[in-house]
Amino acid sequence: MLSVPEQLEILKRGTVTIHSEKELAMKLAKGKPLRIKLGVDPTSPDIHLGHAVALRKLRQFQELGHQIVLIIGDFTAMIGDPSGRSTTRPPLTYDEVLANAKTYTDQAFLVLDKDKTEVVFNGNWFKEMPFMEVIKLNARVTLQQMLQREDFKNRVANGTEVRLHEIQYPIMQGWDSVVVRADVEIGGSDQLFNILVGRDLQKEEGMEPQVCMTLPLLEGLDGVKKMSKSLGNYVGLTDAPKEMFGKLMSIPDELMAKYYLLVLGEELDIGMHPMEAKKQLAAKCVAVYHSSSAAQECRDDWDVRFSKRDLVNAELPLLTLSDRRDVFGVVQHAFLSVFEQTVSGGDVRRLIQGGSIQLNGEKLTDPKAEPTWESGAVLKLDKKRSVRFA
RNA sequence: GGGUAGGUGCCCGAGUGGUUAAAGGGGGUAGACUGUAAAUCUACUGGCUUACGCCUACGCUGGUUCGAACCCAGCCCUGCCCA
Repeated sequence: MLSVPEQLEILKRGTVTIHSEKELAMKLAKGKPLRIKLGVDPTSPDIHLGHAVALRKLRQFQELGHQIVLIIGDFTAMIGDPSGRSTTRPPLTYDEVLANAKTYTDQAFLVLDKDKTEVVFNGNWFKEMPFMEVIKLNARVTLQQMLQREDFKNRVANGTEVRLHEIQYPIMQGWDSVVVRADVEIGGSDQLFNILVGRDLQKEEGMEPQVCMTLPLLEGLDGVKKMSKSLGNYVGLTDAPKEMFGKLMSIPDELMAKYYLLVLGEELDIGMHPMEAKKQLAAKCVAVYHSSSAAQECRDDWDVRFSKRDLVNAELPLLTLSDRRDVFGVVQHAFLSVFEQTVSGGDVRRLIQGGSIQLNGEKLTDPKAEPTWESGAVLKLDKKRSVRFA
């Protein structure tokens, strides 16, 4: 095991707050593996790069010999974490939650070492909790404390509803810490309040309070909002290599340094041309979650397809014609058969009239036209998708 | 429980009997430009096999009317004030 200062040096990297560093040092100084908690609510089936920020931090703890406790919030997921939200989360059914939990843990192990991770479901202790216990827990937190939270405060100010079940969430998350006897809890910076509640509850149970460690939130592809599935601005850990690469190429330049730091744990070389830096970012990320050969393939494909705009030599999905020979019909069929996407007639017409649909680089603007669709010809559908005729 | 203001398209928000598929903004998509970045300009943005046509839509259900997002009744929901 590394010395305390050495461990601290690694663990502090990229954090927003540690409350407190002194406590962390003291815990590390005991020389025993610490229990590091991360709670995740399986509200969607996929983990994205935003989640991976915390997972990477856990991985560091793991490599330093500490014990990871991954709490699957099967119970809390049904309440919905109100952190940072301006509206109540839509509820999930228990079956959805369980299905998500499965894919969630599978994906988490792309980053974490499975053998050194303890996975627990918080439904284990919440499902059967007597109401009296619930009340006792509630008695430990005041309304005023809850209302000091930015998200609740904003909602109250805006006249948006805050439902009572939402204010139970921090208490539940805090109780998780008591149950698993966490020494450290990790979370995004929006988790600060929740994690601190855990400290309070632990103290009242006569335990040494957990250290609160928060990490920056990763903005999504739009560059503004927190990466999230529901906003559709995420890069999934299991996204296909080319999709992952493409998504990363679309992030705003301003975000690159942050992505380098949080996704790769590296410093961005500010002397590098932004586009080259972004290609490297995308390639490295693909290499981490897929393979370096896949990364190289993505890069080559990218250069052919977008940098040289050479769709003819690019590797494209093949399209087999249906009965329809007119532009409208072929395009709609292409979306459906190749990308499994149903596009409305209005959308198709808009793409055609907007000049997005191109055959070998020639815009096809008449939906009724019936050009000759030669084998090998390239049909561009939208900015990102093209097909080749079989 | 009482009073009061509201519930409009993905979101915000105008509209208070016909010219309303519903102003404006945001967001989104596409084109020009380009680095699938940013900025800028332009177009589109409910659905229908492509439609001066039809269907669906302004919390829900009924009603008045030639005609309703808009008027009436009942119901549901939310904010605020009072209890």
